[in-house]
Amino acid sequence: MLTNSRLAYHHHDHKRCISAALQQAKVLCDDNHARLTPIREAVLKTIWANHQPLGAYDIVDKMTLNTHTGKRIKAPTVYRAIEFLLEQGLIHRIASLNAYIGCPFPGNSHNDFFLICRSCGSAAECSTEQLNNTVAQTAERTGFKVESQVIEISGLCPQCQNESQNETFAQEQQQ
Amino acid sequence: MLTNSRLAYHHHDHKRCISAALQQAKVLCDDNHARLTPIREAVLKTIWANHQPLGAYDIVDKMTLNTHTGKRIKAPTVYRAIEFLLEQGLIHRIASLNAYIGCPFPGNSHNDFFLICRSCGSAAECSTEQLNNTVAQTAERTGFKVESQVIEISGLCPQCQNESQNETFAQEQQQ
DNA sequence: AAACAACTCGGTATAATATACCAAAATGTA
DNA sequence: TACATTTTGGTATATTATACCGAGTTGTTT
Repeated sequence: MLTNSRLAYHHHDHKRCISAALQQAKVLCDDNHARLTPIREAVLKTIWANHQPLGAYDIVDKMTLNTHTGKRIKAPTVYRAIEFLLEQGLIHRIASLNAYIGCPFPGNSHNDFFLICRSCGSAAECSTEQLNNTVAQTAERTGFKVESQVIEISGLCPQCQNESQNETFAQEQQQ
Repeated sequence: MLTNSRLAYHHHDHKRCISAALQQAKVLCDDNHARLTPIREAVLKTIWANHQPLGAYDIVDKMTLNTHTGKRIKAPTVYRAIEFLLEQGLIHRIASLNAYIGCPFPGNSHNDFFLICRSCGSAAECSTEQLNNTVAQTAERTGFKVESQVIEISGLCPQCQNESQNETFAQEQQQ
């Protein structure tokens, strides 16, 4: 299984995630003769600030703060960058949240799905042959021809399961 | 496999779908001591006008037309009805389309997925143990605890595949 | 280098989807 | 009937996303 779930839900040196993402983005855009302009790179970096899907207007706000000029970056500018990054496969849109998240495996063509923790908000991207095959086979049984898929699973990540168990335990002890 | 794909994509007596949906809704609301008011029923009926997911404001427009009084039904009224119908499991929200579709199997607790045809816009609802198990197992391999899932598959339904093949054939004949 | 085309960006306006809130009406219950 | 709860009508507003235009920038051709 291709996944970044270890990193997504656990404490780690996130600077390395960011620099890896930016490095991959540069290489990939270079290969595609696509221009990773300063704004596009800034949006990508903002999205990669953590492993939680980020709304377009959250990106607007964060980027405005980061300029330190007080100059507001407008929504269309951000949306244009988002569009570019989606086209290049550098980010994904999470439809159930109207939010965007960095792709840890850009370049690899992959049908992916997302495990979104409702507690901490972090999302891991995964891809397995097994799930893709099951989707394809299941659709095929109705004669449907799959072209793209949105699979967004909500629940509790390993970390947050532990925490909620600890809370339950603490509550029981208090009684 | 539990699915309405035969009906969803093929010509059929759709009045029976509508009346069945309304009948089931009445029974289910009665059981739940929930009130299927005229507005809620009208919204449900509007959503069931066909097998294509319908946007909230499309519902507003259609219902306004149906009153024949020219009196505009306001968005909050429709959204309140939608909220109720979602709670009762009578409709589903299609996140990737910001649209709503009638549930053919209300009452059955089921994790479902949707096969949405990009050509005709119709969507079938399906539920299989196999896909649900694969999702659960796959998530479990990362330690993730599944609570809910959004699975929306886009592509071509059997009917539209035939039509596009015919078109291709016709084009080839012309050359 | 100059001319041109293509692409990118800043900015205004607006579309599309969704919710907060309050008061009035309808319904259910004591 | 009196009261509480639920539902609806309506205004306003929040949130997400796009259309459009003109200015600036980059890349390409001459």
